[in-house]
Amino acid sequence: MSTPPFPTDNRRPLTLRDVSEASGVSEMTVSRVLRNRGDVSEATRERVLAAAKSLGYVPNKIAGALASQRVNLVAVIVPSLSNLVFPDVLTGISRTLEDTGLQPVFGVTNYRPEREEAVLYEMLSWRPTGVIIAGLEHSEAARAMMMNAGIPIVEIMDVDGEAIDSVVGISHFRAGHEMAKAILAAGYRRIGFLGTKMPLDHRARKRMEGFERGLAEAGLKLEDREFYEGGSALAKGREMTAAMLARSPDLDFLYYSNDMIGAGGLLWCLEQGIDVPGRLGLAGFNGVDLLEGLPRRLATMDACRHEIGRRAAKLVAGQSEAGLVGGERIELEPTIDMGDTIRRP
Amino acid sequence: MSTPPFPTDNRRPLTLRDVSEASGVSEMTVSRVLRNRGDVSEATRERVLAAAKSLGYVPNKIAGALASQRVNLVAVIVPSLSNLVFPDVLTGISRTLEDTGLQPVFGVTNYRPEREEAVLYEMLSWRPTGVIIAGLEHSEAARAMMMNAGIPIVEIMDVDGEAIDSVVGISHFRAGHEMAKAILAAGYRRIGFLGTKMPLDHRARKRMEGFERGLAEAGLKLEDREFYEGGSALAKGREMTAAMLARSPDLDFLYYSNDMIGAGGLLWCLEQGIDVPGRLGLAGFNGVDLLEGLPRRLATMDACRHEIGRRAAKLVAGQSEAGLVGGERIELEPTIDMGDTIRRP
DNA sequence: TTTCGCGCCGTTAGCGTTAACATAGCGGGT
DNA sequence: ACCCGCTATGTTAACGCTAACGGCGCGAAA
Repeated sequence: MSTPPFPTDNRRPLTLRDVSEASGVSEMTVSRVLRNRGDVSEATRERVLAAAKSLGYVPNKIAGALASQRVNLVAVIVPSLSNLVFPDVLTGISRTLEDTGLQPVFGVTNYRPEREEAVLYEMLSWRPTGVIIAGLEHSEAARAMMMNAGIPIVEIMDVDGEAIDSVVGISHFRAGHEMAKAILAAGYRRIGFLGTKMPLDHRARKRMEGFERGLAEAGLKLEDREFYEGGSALAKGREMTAAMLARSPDLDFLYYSNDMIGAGGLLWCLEQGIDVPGRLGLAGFNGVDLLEGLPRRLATMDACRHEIGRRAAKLVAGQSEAGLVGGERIELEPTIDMGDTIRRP
Repeated sequence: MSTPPFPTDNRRPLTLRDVSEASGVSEMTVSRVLRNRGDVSEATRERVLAAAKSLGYVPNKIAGALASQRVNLVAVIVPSLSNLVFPDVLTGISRTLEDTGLQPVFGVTNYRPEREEAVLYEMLSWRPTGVIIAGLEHSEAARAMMMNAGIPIVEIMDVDGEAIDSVVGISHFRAGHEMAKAILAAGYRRIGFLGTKMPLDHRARKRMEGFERGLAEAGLKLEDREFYEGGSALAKGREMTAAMLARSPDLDFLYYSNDMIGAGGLLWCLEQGIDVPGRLGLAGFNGVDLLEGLPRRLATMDACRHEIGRRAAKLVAGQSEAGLVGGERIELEPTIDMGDTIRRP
């Protein structure tokens, strides 16, 4: 018995006609049965379903979508899957869409605008019901495509900027700003920043800007800063922390642009026997629950990842079903979690 | 200026006809230009492109796919995005497909067979070029659908079982088995297992079976075992480790079904001042590089996540382009990493 | 009886694109 | 002048499905 090239016999693909012939009714009736639409008697319904099942018929949505001008896909475009944040958002979207009949389709841009443009073009060419896309910064062409698409567009994660249609997210500027205020309120004064070397990660940039603004309002500025790229975040957090403290030993606080490098820093500090949060305070960003279980809880700020996914999905679903209006702006409030690495009053 | 319901003027969607009228050539010629297919003079090509751009025309792939019977989508179906493993696989797939003209479409099943069936049905109804799906265990209906689809099917992650078409993965049974041998070779004898309470995570189950087989071959069996569900893996690792060692204080090795709970266990042991790996050895599974940077490197086994993604994507791309045969079986060799938590000879 | 309504099902005409074939124009070899 | 062959473009007919409408038969109302 030799293996065939594909796990199929090479008869031509099944169509409605096959099912219709097998069950002795018209194609239209089969179509009605399979979509639960229109009146069909119980008897024929069963006959059709039996025929479809026994043939192994799978409807062709390409033809269906073309004929009905309706597509149940929602394009979801994110910069990365390794960021830890985005899988959570996607999960939220996925779950929420599950019972709406809508189907998310994910695309990844690797933080590259050209790539974003290409992915968007590709996805729009499937005429989705809506678009959920991370960030407010897009190429001119990408913005134009979205404006012209005539479908709900939801930009997520970030609200600092001008939206195309709807937005769901948090203000990263404010997140940084609030964290600065909290840190200053706790009495820290000589502060270092550790982040990623990603000019195109606008949200990280805005957090830092908000943070610096917060310091500036107290007449302070960052004493030191360090950026990394690539590699394991936890390990990089260690290295950068070691390097920075070697260079600027009198810092009393380190603000990390994400929890993973923060956790690396925390582990390193604990090993060095540094008094955290007494002599040195630490804070990260994201509230990744993955990290619950560290020896000490890192101060952080919840980025409302699931909630963002859910709300964005609901917006798209609502607009497509009920014909709601769009142009909505939902700013979520990230809650600060002081953890064990900022000293309490 | 009031906000319109959608970010578009409400003219009807653009078609080839609009571009053809704007540029004064036939729809067919426009189609040729936009697809770079067939001979078109440089002059008209430019004219058409200009018209398309100025109108903001985005081709309708639904119609295109129906007419050409070709779809550039690859369905990718995984059980979860929070598992840490799958985002890596997806990244590998995504990257590899980037320069093939193929586009991955992701679906998530939450480890539920009914859900897998539904997602698969939905995806097949878009007539993708190929399917990449995690695992070898599927419902009868799902198997039947894939057998009948007439397209390359690549089952990934796992090779222990009967494949529908092609497989790319590792033997989780062997992974568990090898780890058992390595542990025994290092002289450990009283061994506990800590895992997840997921009867439907077949790969975790197979690792455990392989592991127990390895012990059995040395006349040993698991002294204790503990399972968890939900919550932060790191925290659960701590809790379970504490509980198990309280219950079975004379264990000399703990095998964790994944690195995250292993890391939690490791942190707990270090805090307790337990001599690792002298008095107690630890090992996990996955080789998540996220965890590089822990105080001590947890022994683990690389699951070849990126490589699996890449190879699977290449298989699909190869079969669709070059008409290769399929039915391929690629078993990758997970490498064991002894880390710092298994004592060396 | 006629008429109307309604449940059930069929017929027709696209949806927007591309495959396949047809055609027009043009230069060159004979 | 003729035909050949090539390039550049147009025409026609699907692709597989669904919207819209039409029609038949039957029971109830007039």
